Amino acid sequence: MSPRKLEIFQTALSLMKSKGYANTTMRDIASAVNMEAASLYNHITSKEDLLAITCFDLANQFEKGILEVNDIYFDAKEKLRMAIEAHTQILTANLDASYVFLHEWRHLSADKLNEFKQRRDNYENGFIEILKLGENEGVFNEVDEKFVVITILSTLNATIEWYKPNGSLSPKQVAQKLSDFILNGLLNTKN
Amino acid sequence: MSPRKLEIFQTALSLMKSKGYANTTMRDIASAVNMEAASLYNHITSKEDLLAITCFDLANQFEKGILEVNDIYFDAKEKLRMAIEAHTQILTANLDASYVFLHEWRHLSADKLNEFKQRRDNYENGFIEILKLGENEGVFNEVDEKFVVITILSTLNATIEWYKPNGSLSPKQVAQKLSDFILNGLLNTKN
DNA sequence: CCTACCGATCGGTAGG
DNA sequence: CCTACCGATCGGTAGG
Repeated sequence: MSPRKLEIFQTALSLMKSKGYANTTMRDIASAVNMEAASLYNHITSKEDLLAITCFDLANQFEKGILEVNDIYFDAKEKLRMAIEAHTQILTANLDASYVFLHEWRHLSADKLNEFKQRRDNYENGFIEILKLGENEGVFNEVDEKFVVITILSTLNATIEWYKPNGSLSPKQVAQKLSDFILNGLLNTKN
Repeated sequence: MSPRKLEIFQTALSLMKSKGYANTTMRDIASAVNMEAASLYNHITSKEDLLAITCFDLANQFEKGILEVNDIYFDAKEKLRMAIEAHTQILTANLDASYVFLHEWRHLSADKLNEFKQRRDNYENGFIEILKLGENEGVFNEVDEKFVVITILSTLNATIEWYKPNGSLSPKQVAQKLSDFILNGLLNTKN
């Protein structure tokens, strides 16, 4: 991707994060990178492409993450911690893109929307495997896995609402906090 | 609100849930209620009004809930459980409206957007009070309250992604599951 | 990378 | 509640 194309993507994602996909016009993006709207089409093929490339690039990263985790680790608790860490690393390294990915995917055209939903389901199934393994090991509570996986992912994804890349917490530390909360809950068990 | 106006609101919210606010046109709404777009304006004043009324009606309900809970209960753990239950009751009783409230509030005009954000912050502060009380009592872990309140609310709000109003779980049972998960986490502590 | 422009569609109004 | 319509704006193309 050329520097100019990268600039267009980053600018577009930043605008879409604050105004939404539908309210971000090609003219908005163009003026933010100091060109005319028509000129954008020398770098990208359509507005939807900005969204689709962003969504599927992140989907690739998330899928790669869960596959590696399920390959490398064997213990359910460790698997879950590492899956949470992989997810958190991707989110925090791509804050604007993640925001668009999580909030604007509905604007994909029908074909791409179907593919997107299917790949999201696959990703959730990767977590469900870990939960089932942990239940079999007696390490996790018996739960409705679908409920818990949505709960866990919602918790992880909320990171983009409060995470400051220049703050005091590294992505790894964020992942640690998230894992601790998900595994142990809010109650103080030392009393 | 007249029956016809109610029908327009419910239809509009259902459309906005599946297509988003920006992609739902007045013509879409009109044809779904078998009238012309121009006729809608005999019942509502603008498209944004549909959004604004929905958002602020729910905001009122949420605020009323947390105020009552903080009034009636004294024990932090019970307060948290009851705040979770109030939140869950409102979500499950207004699934389409909640979806629009949670995903489309960004499309409010500047003035209303500011008011909305401020009231959301107030609501979060209601939960933060409970968390601080619980920490002082030694019942809750010492946490970063801002992190935890966003995590908790994300967990609660995810309910609208999987809850089926005609399924086997009552809103109260859902609230129980959510509270258990948030308080105790995923780990099986009986082993 | 720009000028010039198009067809489509939008939220909303006038007038009945 | 409808017909008729408007001004604005949109994503995108032609041609250079």
